[in-house]
Amino acid sequence: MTVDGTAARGRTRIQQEKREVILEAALDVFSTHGFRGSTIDQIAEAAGMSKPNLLYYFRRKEDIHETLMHRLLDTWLAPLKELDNIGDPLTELRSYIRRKLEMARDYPRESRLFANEILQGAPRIMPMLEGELKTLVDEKVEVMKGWMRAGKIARTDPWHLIFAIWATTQHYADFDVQVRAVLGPDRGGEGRFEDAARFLEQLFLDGIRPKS
Amino acid sequence: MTVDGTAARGRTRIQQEKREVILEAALDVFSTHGFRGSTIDQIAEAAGMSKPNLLYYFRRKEDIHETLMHRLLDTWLAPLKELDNIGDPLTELRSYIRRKLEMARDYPRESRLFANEILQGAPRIMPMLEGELKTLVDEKVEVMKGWMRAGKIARTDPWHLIFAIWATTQHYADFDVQVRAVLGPDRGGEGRFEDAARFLEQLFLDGIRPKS
DNA sequence: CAATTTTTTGACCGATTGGACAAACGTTAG
DNA sequence: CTAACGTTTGTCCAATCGGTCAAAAAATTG
Repeated sequence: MTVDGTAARGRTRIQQEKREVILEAALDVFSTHGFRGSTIDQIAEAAGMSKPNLLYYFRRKEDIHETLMHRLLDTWLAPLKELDNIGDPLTELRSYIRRKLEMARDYPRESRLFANEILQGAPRIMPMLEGELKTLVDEKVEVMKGWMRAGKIARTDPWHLIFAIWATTQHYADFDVQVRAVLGPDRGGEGRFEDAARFLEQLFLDGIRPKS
Repeated sequence: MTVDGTAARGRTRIQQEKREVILEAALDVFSTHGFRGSTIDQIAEAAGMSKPNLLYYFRRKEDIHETLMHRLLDTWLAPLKELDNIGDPLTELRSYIRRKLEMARDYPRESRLFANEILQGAPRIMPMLEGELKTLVDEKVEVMKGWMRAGKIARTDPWHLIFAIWATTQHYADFDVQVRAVLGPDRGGEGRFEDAARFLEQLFLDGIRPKS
């Protein structure tokens, strides 16, 4: 009997753990080589088991990727879901930017896995982009429009504001090697996330026009 | 005799043209599937020739990719090179942002090719990142520091300002499918680049804090 | 202990991969 | 015309790919 990939029903503790080990290894491999560029052998070796053994837990290569993507998307949209109009708008947006930047710092592999998928045309998650994601963004856009009408933030395009937050924060995960190469050994240490946080806060709040 | 891939010396007009067709096809394939995810057969079919015929013009798959990358990098750094302290600083930065956004609109495949390479750890262009690119950025950082000292732009981190410009503009090429999915059919047309240009100008100049 | 079930592995398979090669084809110069 | 050269293709190859399968090994159950 092989381990069914459909539901978590009837799975032993050992099975759960092994599947976890595989997913951890697959995240490493997929995030740096993309789906087609990754091989089952690579993942199996990274997971410390033989290829047939890995295929005992996940019947197909695609099943691993799909499980990984589903998990990723839940945690990925969490920060945006938390954005609501309870607190002060500027504080809310600052918190959102900070949370997204922390995710780029703490979960760079997940960010790159997502970036790989989008770069290749999102063949496996297109329905989710047009469905769940679009719905969520539309909802938050309305929140922002309310803030603009109330004069709490400047009038601008809320869609592109969200894009800009995504782009600037995820850049530190997806283009990490470029960021570190350009900053050099001295400025490219762990402090770069602190610098980025300070800069982004200033950029999004006040831009770079000098105070008159 | 096969066509040597080293120099353009002694190449007939036919050879130049065929190599151009191959590079054009390879740009399509590499930019959407990455290096490992692309096959010579795919490129050959897209170029309208047989695989051995393609290998007559480029001896190895890597040679095509390398040629493509070298060409890309020249045009890619051009906008930043043009940034100098002759004109008004704010105008210069606005122009740079606009040029980068136009490149994302007009050369999305080149942007995705570059993004794919960086995402996978930049195995083939790391020396260039630490050399040519870093040198150029360091130079422009000094220009910006001069602008800050002169009070022409707000004091902030010039490195991360450059990163932010790169991230926000390239986002419209690299994450194009996501942008279009979120904007929907009505807002996702060609006008999205106009909207993005307007938004980015406002963001970088004044941020989103409401005018008091 | 023995019986049963779960886990692991070596061997294998057909398909695809990047690439080699000689033969065939086309073109041009003498 | 023929000889030389540049171009194209069919065929082939070793390596690697995703995946199967039967049997061994280990764990669990009675």
